[in-house]
Amino acid sequence: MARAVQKRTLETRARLIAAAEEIIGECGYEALRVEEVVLRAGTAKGTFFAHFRDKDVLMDRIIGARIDQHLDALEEVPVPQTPEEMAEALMPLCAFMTCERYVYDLILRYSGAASVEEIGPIATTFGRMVEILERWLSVDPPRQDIPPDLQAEGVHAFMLQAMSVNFCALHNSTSVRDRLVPYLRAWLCPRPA
Amino acid sequence: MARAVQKRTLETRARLIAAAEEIIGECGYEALRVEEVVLRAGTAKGTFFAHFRDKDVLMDRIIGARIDQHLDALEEVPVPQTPEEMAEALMPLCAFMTCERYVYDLILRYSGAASVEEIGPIATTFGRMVEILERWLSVDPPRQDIPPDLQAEGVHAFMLQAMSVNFCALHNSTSVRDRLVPYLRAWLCPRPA
DNA sequence: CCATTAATTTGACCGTGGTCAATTTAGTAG
DNA sequence: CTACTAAATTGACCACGGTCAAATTAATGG
Repeated sequence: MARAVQKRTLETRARLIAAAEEIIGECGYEALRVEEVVLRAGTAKGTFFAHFRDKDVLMDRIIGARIDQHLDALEEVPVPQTPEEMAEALMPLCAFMTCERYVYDLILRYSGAASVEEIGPIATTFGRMVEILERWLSVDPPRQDIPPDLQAEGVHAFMLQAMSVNFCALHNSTSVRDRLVPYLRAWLCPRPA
Repeated sequence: MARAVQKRTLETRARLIAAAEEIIGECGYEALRVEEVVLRAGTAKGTFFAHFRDKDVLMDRIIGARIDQHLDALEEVPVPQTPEEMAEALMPLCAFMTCERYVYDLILRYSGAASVEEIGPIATTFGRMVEILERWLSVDPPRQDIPPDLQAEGVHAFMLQAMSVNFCALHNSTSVRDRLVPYLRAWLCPRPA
């Protein structure tokens, strides 16, 4: 019969995660080495891969948790009424997501669920983020011609666009906020002839 | 004094690229191994890295060339008049970009210029693509309230959104085209109350 | 308490991208 | 033709993520 999860297992996993967070705090995400994690956690290398399919799965988990904290904060904030306010509210999250090139690339790679059975932490946060946006856009919908969920998906798309351009040396003179606001205005408040 | 580029150099580089294309044709992009490339090209491993800073630079070059071919085709096509026609025209390019998860991730990673001095092939094609979109949208601008270049950037953003979702197991039942059309309609033909 | 079995851990080993000092080859000057 | 120099090539070597058969540890039944 299936045996319960051992306390030892949870302790080992916690030590691995703690070691990883420590390294990230000291040297950043990109610099994290599995060898260094197991060294600090006092385990063998194989143990790491017994707990996490690969290095990226650990990163998915750690980064996903951070994004979730930002989303918790977003749910406390008053519902933004203008594109400017919306961009402003999203800034802390954008700042985290773009804190490192490595982090942003990993987020993009994991933002979609790889398979139905396996929806990772980051993919989950993206679903949650769109839900929050949809809730914002349902209170007093800026556009009547399209449903709030489509409006939310558009905001999502433009957020990514604004962040992506941030890493482009040709266009990184303006901030993410200053690029996002015109997008949101054009998307949420169109004034067609 | 600076000596001219040797013919030998160009031949070696051509052999490396030919070998790479051959492997890609047989096994796909993801399966490409540098060891296999140099084996087929008949050079040492170090030679590969004397010609390309890393494996990704070679991929950037090969994939960038393919994208450019698709853009050449786009310039021959009649200017699309509706979101449906635009989505339709963009489909071959989207299909190539999403032919492999590996390819799409690499494109995203290289779509912005890493530095002003070094604008890679893929980054160049992205600039070119937005130019083409802008030209399309300048002929008979669907929206009068925002400039054609902003309209083009939006199309770009929604293209990426539609392609990204394609890799998400939760939402890949519909085709890229069927996801792109509603985005483009909402972006280019808003009907606010 | 012991035997049995499942879960966990281990570390030697592998695949693959990437480095670099040493060697070979091609061009240049006298 | 020869000596000299810059460019190109080489392959042994390294870094690091990831594998797996064997060993160890913890739970279970008698």
